[in-house]
Amino acid sequence: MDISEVLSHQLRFLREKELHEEIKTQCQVVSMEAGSPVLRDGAYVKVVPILLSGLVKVVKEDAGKEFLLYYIYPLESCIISINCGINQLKSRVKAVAEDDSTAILIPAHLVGEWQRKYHSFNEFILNLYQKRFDDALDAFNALAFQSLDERLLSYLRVKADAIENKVIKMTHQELSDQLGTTRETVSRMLKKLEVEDRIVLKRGTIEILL
Amino acid sequence: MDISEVLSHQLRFLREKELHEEIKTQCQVVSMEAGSPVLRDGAYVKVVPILLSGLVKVVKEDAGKEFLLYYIYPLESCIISINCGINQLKSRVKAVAEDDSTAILIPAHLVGEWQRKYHSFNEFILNLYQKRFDDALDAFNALAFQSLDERLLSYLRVKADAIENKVIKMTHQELSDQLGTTRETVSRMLKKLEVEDRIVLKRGTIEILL
DNA sequence: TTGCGTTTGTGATCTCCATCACAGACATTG
DNA sequence: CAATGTCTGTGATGGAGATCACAAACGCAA
Repeated sequence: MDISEVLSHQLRFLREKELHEEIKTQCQVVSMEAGSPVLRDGAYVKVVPILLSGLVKVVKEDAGKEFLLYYIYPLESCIISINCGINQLKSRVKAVAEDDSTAILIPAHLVGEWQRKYHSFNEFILNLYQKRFDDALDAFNALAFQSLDERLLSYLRVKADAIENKVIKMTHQELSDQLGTTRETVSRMLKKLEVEDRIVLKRGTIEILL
Repeated sequence: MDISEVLSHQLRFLREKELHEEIKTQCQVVSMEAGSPVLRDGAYVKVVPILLSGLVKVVKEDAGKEFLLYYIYPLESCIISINCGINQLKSRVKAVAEDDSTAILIPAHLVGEWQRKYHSFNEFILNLYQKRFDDALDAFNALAFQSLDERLLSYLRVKADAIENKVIKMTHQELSDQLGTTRETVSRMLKKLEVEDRIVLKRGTIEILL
């Protein structure tokens, strides 16, 4: 993918010409295969990736269990997973490409500088922090106040949104992993949702009705 | 409390002289009584408070239940609760002064500007975001991976830290509120901790034995 | 000291979900 | 189509906490 292209289309909200120049000389575009970790080497590679295409999920994991925190859509970044990678060993956050994806990598040491120099970039970064924080709080909320069947349903909705398809290709096992629960429980709850005519189950897929 | 004093002591990490001038002319120092909400009128008053003295707790609340997210110590801010107040109605975050506290109020529209103009201010804001995010993730972690008795104990530790006193004056009811659980459960667990010689219980107080 | 409100202790029961243990259903490959 | 591996369905059981229902302990005020 060509950086100039990208700058004049997806990233045109970064308005300053000088910033465009800097990006062209300092950043690179990378592609990631579905399933690969977004930061191959989290703790050491200090870059802030901005997703250009594809889909990345960010999960919290510990003791083998994991919980979906949020999805990163194109033109967003996982600023946060960097903090986490760097600051603390415990309570890690993991970012994984869900589809084949491309991203532009900004060397982390330039972020502060560009924030000072370029208004639009500063806005961008602040918005990201806000958005990510909001998402994380929503995830917290779900855990704190929702029952598992509510969480399951809203996971399916969010997922369908993310892939823009009402038919979700996932096994019950994969679902339960994302929700930090067990396969049996997911099976039982999906069955219940099917009986209520809210979803249709086939081997390996779940279709959301409505 | 005198702003010049504050600037040359607590806030001396904000290095730029011009910034000091701006702060003196644009910001005000306010005091809050223990128990009062930090943003009296969250959605409308657009200020970023930096805590100068005292202690503020930030909790997530919904359906009557609430969960402690983190404490704000002096020289930190609750940037976040502002987002939340402004952006979304659901999944609200509440900030309440735990002790009598003082804070300096920065008009929100100046934050972006100052970040661009003043290096030290930019760093300050970025650090805050990082720290708050980390704290929120820790809270998520606790909910996701820890059992209630672990959470209870670590709540007591964090609280003792916050008030710098091993003797915590709280009823079981208040404790259960902060943890999003019930009084009876807290009572039972505290009893267990007492039997294990980890705490001493008196009416209205809990003393942590290291 | 008596009385009354607040705080704490504790059993019984209930709900949600995890865990264990299989059995059937489906898909793929030889 | 037979065989094998991967999914899915479902009962039985168990544990963590919530909920209900009191009783006891404490502390203040008259």
